[in-house]
Amino acid sequence: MTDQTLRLLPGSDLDLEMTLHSGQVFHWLRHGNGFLGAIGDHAVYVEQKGENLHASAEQAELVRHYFALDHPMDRILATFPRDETMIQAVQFSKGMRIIRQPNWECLATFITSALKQVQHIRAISLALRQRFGRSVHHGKFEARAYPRAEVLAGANLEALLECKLGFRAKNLLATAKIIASGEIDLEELGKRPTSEVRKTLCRLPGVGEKIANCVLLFAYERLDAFPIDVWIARMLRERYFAKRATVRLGDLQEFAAEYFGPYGGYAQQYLFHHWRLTQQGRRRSSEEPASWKLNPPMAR
DNA sequence: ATCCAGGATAGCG
DNA sequence: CGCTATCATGGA
Repeated sequence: MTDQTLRLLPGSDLDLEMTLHSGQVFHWLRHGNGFLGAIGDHAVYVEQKGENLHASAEQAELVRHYFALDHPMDRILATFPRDETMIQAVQFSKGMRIIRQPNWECLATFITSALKQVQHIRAISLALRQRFGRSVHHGKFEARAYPRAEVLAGANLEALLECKLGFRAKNLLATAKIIASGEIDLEELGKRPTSEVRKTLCRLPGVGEKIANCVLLFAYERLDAFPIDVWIARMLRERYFAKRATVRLGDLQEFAAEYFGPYGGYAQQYLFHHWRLTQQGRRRSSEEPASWKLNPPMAR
């Protein structure tokens, strides 16, 4: 297996570690100086050295596509509003990209994300992959693919509960059955307009507005989709609705859709990353948030 | 021990 | 429509 250097596009940049730990994907493992994981059914090792991203030669296009190295970051950042909160988030999250995830594993993973901390989502993803996913290889590297819908549809509830899914288990199982049956074709769905995709996704058990928007943003590349989770809601209320006493979720959605522009999803991801790391450190009594930034905690 | 986590949903007025 | 209780699990 040969090692190829992928040069980043001029004027753009990538922070691999930050991107992998920003709450989009939850399965990459530190390996040597890089990361080992699966992109769909491919075992992939990636390593960043300065401006360059290293990956196997025959996986160059796969890696380039997954990490969206073609996204025009300068143009995207130029569309963001110029308020203080946004500027700070962009500075803090410089180099982060919205990854292009496979449909099913994105949908399934975010169903398991409901009311869970990032580390727990990670533990669940790894447990599901270990128990139900097939082993994939590339050269000396081995990884676990995300289990296909057909496999999870055939799993029993108890086995899923052993993977610590809690009340999410029945939702994942029910949705897996619908996808496996072909009643909803995730690939075909991607050709439909955003509002229709969102509406269809929300019909699935365990999928509401927030998770549907995550799938739109992280899998269907609708870069305007703006998921509002507890962190984003808190941030919006504090920074953009400080005067108002009562702010409904609908108010936040309406505001975000027009204020953050055509790449609102990107803005959201930068805001989420910045807010989560800084506020999490602030609420913690003992340790300093600076160490989190350099070495975010990862479940084994 | 108590509270919270990249929520969804049924049940209520 | 808007509000609330509830759903498992683990970490802080």
